[in-house]
Amino acid sequence: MTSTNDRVVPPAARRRRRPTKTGVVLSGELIVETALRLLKEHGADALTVRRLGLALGADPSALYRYFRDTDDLLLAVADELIGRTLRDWRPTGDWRADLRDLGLRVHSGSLAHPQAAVLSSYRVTGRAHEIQAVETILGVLRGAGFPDAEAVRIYHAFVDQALAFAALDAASTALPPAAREAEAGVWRATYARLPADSHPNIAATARHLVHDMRRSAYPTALDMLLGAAAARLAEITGGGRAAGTGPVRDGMRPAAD
Amino acid sequence: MTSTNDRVVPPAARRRRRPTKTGVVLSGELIVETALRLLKEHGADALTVRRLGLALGADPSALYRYFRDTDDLLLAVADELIGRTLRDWRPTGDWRADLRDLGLRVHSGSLAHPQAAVLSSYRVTGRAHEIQAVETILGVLRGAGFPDAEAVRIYHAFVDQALAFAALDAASTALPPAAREAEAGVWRATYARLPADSHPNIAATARHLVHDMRRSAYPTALDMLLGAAAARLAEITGGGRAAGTGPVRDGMRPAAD
DNA sequence: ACCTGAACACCGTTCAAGT
DNA sequence: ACCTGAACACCGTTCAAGT
Repeated sequence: MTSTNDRVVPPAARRRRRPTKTGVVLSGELIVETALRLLKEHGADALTVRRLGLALGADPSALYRYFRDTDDLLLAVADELIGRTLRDWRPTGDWRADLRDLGLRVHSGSLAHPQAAVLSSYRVTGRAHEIQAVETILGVLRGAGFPDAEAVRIYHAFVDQALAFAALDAASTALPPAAREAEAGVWRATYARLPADSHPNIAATARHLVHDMRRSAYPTALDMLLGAAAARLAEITGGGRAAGTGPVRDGMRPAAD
Repeated sequence: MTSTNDRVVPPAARRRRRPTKTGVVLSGELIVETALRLLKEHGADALTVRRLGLALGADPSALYRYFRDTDDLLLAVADELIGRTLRDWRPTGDWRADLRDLGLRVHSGSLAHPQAAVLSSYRVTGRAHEIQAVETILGVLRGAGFPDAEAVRIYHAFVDQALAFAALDAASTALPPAAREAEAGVWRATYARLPADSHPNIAATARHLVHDMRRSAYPTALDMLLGAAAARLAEITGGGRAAGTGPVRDGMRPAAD
């Protein structure tokens, strides 16, 4: 079986393309852009091969010349999103501020295309833009002074936290309007009305819950992760223990799941 | 429009049910259990009204007497999963150990039903089991000494991080076998082979990446979050500032996204 | 070489008719 | 009261035929 990443025909071999009935000349880039536009304008349910063909002015089956299947198209969309998110980012040299900015960019980039993000945030594309992002983030951590094993461990937690919250919050944003409104109402209509004798902790904090649960918890979780990373770095660089050697023994030790 | 949570007919009004053609007596519970079994045995694509009807021995359209639509069924599945995850959990009195255990349970519970988790982890059900979970976790944090506003903020970050990682890791687990294998191979086949001159940070850490990216980063992220929470608690209780009053000013301050 | 159109095997949901 | 079966408006994907 061939890899999911290859197109059916390598781009270079597709030189002179016959325009479709409506005069459009198809290309992978045009299809990805159109897919992103469809997702943005009409939601996740709108990304069907048939509607994509219609939007492009081509027969749906023509798309199978460019992408093996819908999953292959989705990975291309995912990589394009990563590229857009990091296109104009530049490091400042302050590792903590840089990671904070990167995390918030990934998160808000996902919310700008929630339907695409919810379908693709958890995928490893192995394509150009993703590789560039991995290289950049590892560079920030190694530049800060984290030894390699530690840099990778924190890289993994940082990236997966960003992607996981991006997908979570994108999923809420991308919910059909009826379900979205129903969920927003649950905190006011259900939680805020629970009696104190059966649910003392919810009743005592209801006011805070109604206020806080509307916003994303990602900025809080991100700052907690960065705070823990900074504490760890201080321990490594200030504690006199040789950096990068020996097992990690305290605080943020790896744990069996 | 009626709420997403109501069934078409209240359970009490459905007394004597006619068995289906194949002799099965339908019920909401039976349908939810069958849906979970279908998801587990045949993956997320198997949860269709038609296949569920087939598995139950009933006409697909009969299910619409019990659930408004597939989303309504999904929320019932989500709440059932929460219930199973916390069914036999008991607090030890050590807030940090208790939260760690709860987080790991949510995560591994999701991986036990990845197809269900990926569809439902980001939903607010407002149903019985979810309410019980919120009450329990808030109780642990308030019992630890966090003032109400802080307890809610940390509750939100803790729960959303657990659910977000659960969904992320469940999504990888639930991927169709071909895509799953392709992703696993990307770290070895693509990242581990990048040259040091173009990608120095990836090349320097390739060995760690191949090893680390196979596992979930959740235990690391969870320990980092709990470490930051512990530091914050020490600050509040040891720092002499009145608990629960005044704005939070340092370290883990809330941030605009 | 590339696009088209028909075909196949599916979906969720509604509603009149049956029991 | 509850289940059934037909109907409607969709899906993704394949492949022989057209240009």
